[in-house]
Amino acid sequence: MKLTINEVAKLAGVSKATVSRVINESKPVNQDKKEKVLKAIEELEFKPNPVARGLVQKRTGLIGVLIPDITNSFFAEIVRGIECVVQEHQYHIVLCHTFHSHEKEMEHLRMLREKYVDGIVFMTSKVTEAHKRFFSENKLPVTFVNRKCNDLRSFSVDINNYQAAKEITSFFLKRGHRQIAIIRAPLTDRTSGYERFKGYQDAFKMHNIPFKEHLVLRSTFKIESAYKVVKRFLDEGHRATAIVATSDLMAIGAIKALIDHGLRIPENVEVSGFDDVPIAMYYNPSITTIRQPIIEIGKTAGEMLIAKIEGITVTEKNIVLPHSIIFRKSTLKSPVLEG
Amino acid sequence: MKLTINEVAKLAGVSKATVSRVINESKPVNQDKKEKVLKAIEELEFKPNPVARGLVQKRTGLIGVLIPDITNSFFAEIVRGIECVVQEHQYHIVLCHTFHSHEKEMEHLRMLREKYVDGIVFMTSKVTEAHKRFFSENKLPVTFVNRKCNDLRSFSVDINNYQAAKEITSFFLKRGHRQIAIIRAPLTDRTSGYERFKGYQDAFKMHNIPFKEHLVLRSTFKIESAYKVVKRFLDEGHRATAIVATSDLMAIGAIKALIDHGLRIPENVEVSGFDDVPIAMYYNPSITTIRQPIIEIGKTAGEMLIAKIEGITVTEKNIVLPHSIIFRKSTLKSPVLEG
DNA sequence: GTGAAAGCGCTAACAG
DNA sequence: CTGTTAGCGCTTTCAC
Repeated sequence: MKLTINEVAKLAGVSKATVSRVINESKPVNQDKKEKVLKAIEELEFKPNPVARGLVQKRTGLIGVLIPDITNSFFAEIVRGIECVVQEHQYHIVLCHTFHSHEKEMEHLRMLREKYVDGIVFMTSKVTEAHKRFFSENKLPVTFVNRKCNDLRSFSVDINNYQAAKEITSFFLKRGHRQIAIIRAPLTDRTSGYERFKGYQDAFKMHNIPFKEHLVLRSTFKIESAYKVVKRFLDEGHRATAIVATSDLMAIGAIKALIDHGLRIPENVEVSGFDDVPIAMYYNPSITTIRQPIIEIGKTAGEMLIAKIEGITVTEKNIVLPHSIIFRKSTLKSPVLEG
Repeated sequence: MKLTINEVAKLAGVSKATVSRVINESKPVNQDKKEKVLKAIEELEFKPNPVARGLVQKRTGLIGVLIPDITNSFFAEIVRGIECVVQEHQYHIVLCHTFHSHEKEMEHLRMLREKYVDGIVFMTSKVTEAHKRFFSENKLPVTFVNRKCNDLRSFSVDINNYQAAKEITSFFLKRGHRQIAIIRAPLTDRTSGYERFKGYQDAFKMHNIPFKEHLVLRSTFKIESAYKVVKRFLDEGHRATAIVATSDLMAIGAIKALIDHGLRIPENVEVSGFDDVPIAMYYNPSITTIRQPIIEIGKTAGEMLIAKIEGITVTEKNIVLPHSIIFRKSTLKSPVLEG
């Protein structure tokens, strides 16, 4: 069980320093000795102990990933994207649930630092002062996903949420809709909440149409939350001819509530989602949505972080990936009359 | 930055061994020295370096979790359950994607051992000889989820998949259905594939009804796979009056294909799922399914593993949690005529 | 180029 | 009870 660098050194007839040099390619080593070492390593199936190595090098091959909730398929896809690239580079992911709690975030951040992770991918609804302080006190590389941070040393990858929301809202406005409701997340969520809502508002402004406060439905990112809020909206006698949901899960909750209320999608109400998680395509009806390149976002975040960790200079620190509208059956293609 | 146990020892005026004893409560220490140490620790905000500690103690506070794919909401829920309990015990999860590949599984297993994780939660489609060998060679605690392993030292948590599949199939048979198709996973997947299929078959046997080979649809766990296989089934002119899908995602793919083919659910075809992932309730139509206590499964797995790691004796090594059938709108409640 | 030796920060065995 | 002394397995000066 105790297979160490010493055994390799003994078998190869060299010192352990030489073995270390061969393994790390840190210094030139004589060709024949090198071969002997390599052969010994192979024969013994030797793998250096990363904990020991971590102790001296101050690195662990671990990357902390902080997400609100893995059961939200958006985050799951992101994590998968990250995992794909870190696997290639021999890193491992340490997964931390924050459940949208800033306290939990800080707690995890501290624990991760103590566990000497090499870097962090951070998905939070809002970058707070406490976060900034943390990352400036600890020179731990960090990439924010879906969140910008005006910190010079951190990276981010995102899409233009504002623009996307504006586009989908305009799509409805142009086709004559006037009663366009929005299901939005808390505005404390900078991108998915605030920016998407702002895009919705500005689309109205652009078209010189006043938007109505009662058409703003407040929800969380959970299906059931959107379901409830739409149900209440309908129960109270309100109507909309189109609904802009700011996530696909919200769209699902909305559609379900609409259907339960006897309405037909898209004939009576058109609904759009956001993110294009896999289920959007397979829901009934399939959901028109803003496609984000989710896996790509995860991959990019992972790549940037690893580049930073390994000391490769990254030119683009804040990457904005392209989005697009995917038209499916939850909206009509033909223009409708004014609602 | 170099805040070590030595600084604490110096400030407290004791040896570092004493500091270590206080931190770990490993040996009795004089009350006043103890207090001095505690005060010094607080003052310096000292946190022991887990890497150094890991090197000597051969433990890291890390738990490896191997899953096929986090974007499958079933696995995501499990991971969340695990995370909930390990967080309480100050452990962290190292997440590994295996993508159903046995090679990747072995690769991760080896890397995790080298990273000195304290234990592993393993979700694999099949426990192979290589796995057994691995876990017998390395006395690494392991809990299998949804998979039994006749190894005396490993744990498992699961439901009775065979029984559940038999029940749902009987439900259809009793109500007069005869053309009951099944969408099944590869039989190499012991529980979700083989056992659920066996339950389906045995329900037919129990009712003395021969089952038809052409009604067995082979799929993977992905929505699109089930969609395709059902589409082909229909395109080839086959018909079924009920479909037993062996996962909710398969049920979704099936329903979607059925609807695209102009069929109505449940009027023309009844469909049941398996697992009761959150979307099952919010799909349109909502899906009748076998409920597994998914989060509970994850939590139990985490608890058993931690108990094992911390040397608490676990009496029940193979836990089977209860399941139940949840009736929703993808099936009819009233009996139908023979199909 | 290569080996001996000194740590990385911590725990544990051993005396006292 | 407590301090001293070895290491854990590896990397990295520092001489040779």
